[in-house]
Amino acid sequence: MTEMATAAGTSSGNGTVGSKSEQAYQAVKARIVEGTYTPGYRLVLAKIAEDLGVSVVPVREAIRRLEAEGLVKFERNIGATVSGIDPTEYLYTMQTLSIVEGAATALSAPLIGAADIARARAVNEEMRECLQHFDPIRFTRLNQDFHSVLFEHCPNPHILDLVHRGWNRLASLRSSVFRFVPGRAHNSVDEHEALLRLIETGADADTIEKAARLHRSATLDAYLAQAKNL
Amino acid sequence: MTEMATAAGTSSGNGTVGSKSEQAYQAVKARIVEGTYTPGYRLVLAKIAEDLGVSVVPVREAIRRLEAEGLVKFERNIGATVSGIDPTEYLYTMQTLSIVEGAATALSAPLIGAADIARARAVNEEMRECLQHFDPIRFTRLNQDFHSVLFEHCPNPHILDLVHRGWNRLASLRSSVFRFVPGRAHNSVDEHEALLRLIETGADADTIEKAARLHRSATLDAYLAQAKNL
DNA sequence: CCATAGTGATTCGTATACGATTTCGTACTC
DNA sequence: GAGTACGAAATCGTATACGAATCACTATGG
Repeated sequence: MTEMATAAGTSSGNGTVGSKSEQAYQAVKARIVEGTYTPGYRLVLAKIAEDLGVSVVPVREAIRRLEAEGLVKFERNIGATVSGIDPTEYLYTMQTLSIVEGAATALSAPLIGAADIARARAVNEEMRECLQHFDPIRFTRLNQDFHSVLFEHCPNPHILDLVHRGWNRLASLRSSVFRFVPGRAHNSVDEHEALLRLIETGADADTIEKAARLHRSATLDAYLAQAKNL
Repeated sequence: MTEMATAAGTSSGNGTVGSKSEQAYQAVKARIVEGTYTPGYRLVLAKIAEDLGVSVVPVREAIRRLEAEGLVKFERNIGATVSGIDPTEYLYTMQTLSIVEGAATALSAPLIGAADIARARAVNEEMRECLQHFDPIRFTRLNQDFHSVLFEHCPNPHILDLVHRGWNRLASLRSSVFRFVPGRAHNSVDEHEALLRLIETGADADTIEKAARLHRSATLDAYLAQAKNL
């Protein structure tokens, strides 16, 4: 369950490795999301090509795709870098995600069964325990698992894809906000439970959407309040 | 004003033509949006390369970017085609756009000045006149102009980019729904005026967002109702 | 001592070339 | 006559090669 379906809309999801271009895409994307390539990292085409045992052409294509997804910044005759998240970018990404994820969750809600709720609740309990000997990385990962359960049923693949992209952007800063705003984690767990209750009781879509959106906005606000004091 | 800033996030907006890859991207995208390449059209790399006087490598990159934007479908060893809009895709795209555009409009609203309102209202009046000797293409274009005024001030570039992408997808079917659901056009104009009133009077963000979203959903619903009778 | 021009190294951008895969037509067999 | 196997043409996928742009460093002149 930890693995989030990477289902990036266009990628060939089948078992075969696929073209070199596809391999390069997956490989570089993985390294970015998992944190091997940190924000600002200079992506030298020739080097990546060598590492993967391919030529530069497929790598260029892969980079272009990642660029279109916003994971990479590509400047003419300069090169590609992992698009870092300066605070402004973080704000934009979180705001966008709040909207898109809110919608996805609301659309998903009617399709969420009792089993899903149970899974989500279990994850949330793990998070609650995790609050003691606080481990931001683990907490962030659980957080993603939790929300995945809520929005993965979204019947609109476009919206789902946007949500995934948002999470991917955020994945760059592994331990996320929770490292910086520990107080937020506690509220977060409570809001999760409230969200589950809403879904369980079949609250109307608008209510759920607002709750989901606010949940994320609150995280953003907490970050901003914290950032102000630096 | 007819020209919508194509500002596709990553494209180099400067005056210079840019790299061949960029040229190819712009050229193919333009042909798709303007309707030269209709949905389902087979994009043969070699042919496009020849047309543009470049080799296939830059064209491949361009196609890859368009793929990530959803304008093109690219299958391994098969080739690229302009991603048509089967009714399901249309539904997904419209739903996504309703959410994203609603948010963009709401975020934009506080930044919309009297001059903008006046411009939008003028466009809407043109649309109203256009209702007599109905010209779907012209109407659709005006419709885009109108909404552009409303959401272009959106301070979050990510959301704005998503809105642009949505409109681009839709642009494939030039004359849009209005050709199929003529009755809808009339309501649309009225809703536009209502939307302007809300913005003028400084209605709260939530109200504006809902109105904008509903305005689009209504168009979608009209289409669906119509489609059922075929 | 600072500013600037020159030079070399690095890396990107694109063309060309060739192997791999799919598609479609044709002929052959049952 | 229908179905299948074979082969040619079209198209994609990737490697290699070379020209072009950028950057860092040094040397020279003020």
